[in-house]
Amino acid sequence: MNSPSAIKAPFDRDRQYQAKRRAVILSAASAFRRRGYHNTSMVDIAKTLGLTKAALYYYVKNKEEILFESHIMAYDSMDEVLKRKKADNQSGLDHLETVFRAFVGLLTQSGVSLLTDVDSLSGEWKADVLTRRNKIERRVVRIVKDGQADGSIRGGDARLHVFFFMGALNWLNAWFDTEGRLKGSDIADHFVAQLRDGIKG
Amino acid sequence: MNSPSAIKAPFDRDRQYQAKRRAVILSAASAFRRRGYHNTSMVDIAKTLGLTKAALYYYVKNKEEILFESHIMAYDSMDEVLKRKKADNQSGLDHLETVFRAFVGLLTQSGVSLLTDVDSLSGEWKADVLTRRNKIERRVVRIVKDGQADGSIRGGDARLHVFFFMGALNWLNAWFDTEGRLKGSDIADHFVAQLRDGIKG
DNA sequence: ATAAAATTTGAACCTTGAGTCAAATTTATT
DNA sequence: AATAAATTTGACTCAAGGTTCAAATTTTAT
Repeated sequence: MNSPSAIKAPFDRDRQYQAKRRAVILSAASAFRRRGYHNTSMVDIAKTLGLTKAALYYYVKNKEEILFESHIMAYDSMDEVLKRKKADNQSGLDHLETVFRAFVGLLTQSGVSLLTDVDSLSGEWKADVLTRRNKIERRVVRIVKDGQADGSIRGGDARLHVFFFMGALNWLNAWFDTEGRLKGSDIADHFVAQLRDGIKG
Repeated sequence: MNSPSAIKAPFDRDRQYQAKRRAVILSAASAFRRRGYHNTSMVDIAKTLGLTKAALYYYVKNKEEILFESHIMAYDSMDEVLKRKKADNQSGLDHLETVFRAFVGLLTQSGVSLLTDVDSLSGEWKADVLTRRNKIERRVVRIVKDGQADGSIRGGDARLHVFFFMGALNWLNAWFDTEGRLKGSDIADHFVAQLRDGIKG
């Protein structure tokens, strides 16, 4: 082989490795969401990937790291949504609708799992995850406050507004996919309507 | 001692036993809610009651039974709320407000814990808990449908309406008590307003 | 004060599941 | 084809925590 592929080869190998590592985490995250972290063993995770338990340790340090990365992946997706710049003409309420719809889409269509078992993480890891979560929460609260400032969202404690519909989101994460007959987009439409009417100015 | 207290004595003793058993479950439920079922050991539960691990087994068969009873207690409280008969003049929306406010009260003032870790229960127990939960959900859906029939609640999939605000309730259960500065009654007012506006006809 | 019943304990046992590691296997390179 | 590197495995260790139980302690009844 000549230079190009010789150079590409190690790069590809690393890509393979990262892709597999990602698959491990995504698969595990899905299991964690459905059955819970402690009800999912390393053997379970390995088996669904056609591997053996020991092989997992080639990709991750330990089980806790899988849980940590699961959280981080979800928050990365949400950050992705949040950093899209809103159109100047968009009201706070409209902006919030856009964001919330995207969040619902992540959970119902993109296979993102919002995990709750943050207490199974220790020290550093737990702190990191909570920091990420708080950052996201604060950004959403900011959107609500902007909406209150421009009159599109009614007054009151912005954090309580947020807690209310973020609760709906977390709960959706828990029951969705058990409900085969509900399409993700229908849920999004419904939830967005309920969100808007619940807080509009 | 004469007859009355001689007769009462064993009754009282049984009451003591039941009271202690209840304390075990309530205390454990609170810990489960905050830290999670698997992050709470029998030693933890015992210690907060000033007992030793082994003593717990005088009151419960095993740890799983504690989790089961925790669930049941919460659902009993909710059933209690649901079986209060609504005034004839009350619209479906008003009835729903009453029920939802009471639910919020249970979580914020009555120490009731809504647990999510149903997958840690096995077979029979798991089935029972899911049945109870479904029954409650169906009753709430019924209230919403009544509200849709009398025009106080707008149309659309009643179950989605319910999932939305029940999500808020479950989430509230997760973060409340971490927020010392928010009073339960304030939260109830806020949530009720957001609930009403989100679905009113 | 004594006996019986109720309650609690210390010290084990036992199961589950996470993590390790040297060896085997597969894949890539020359 | 031979070698090296990457990947996977089987068999093992180990700790955590749930459970058991005979004995100790406390409470109640006579």
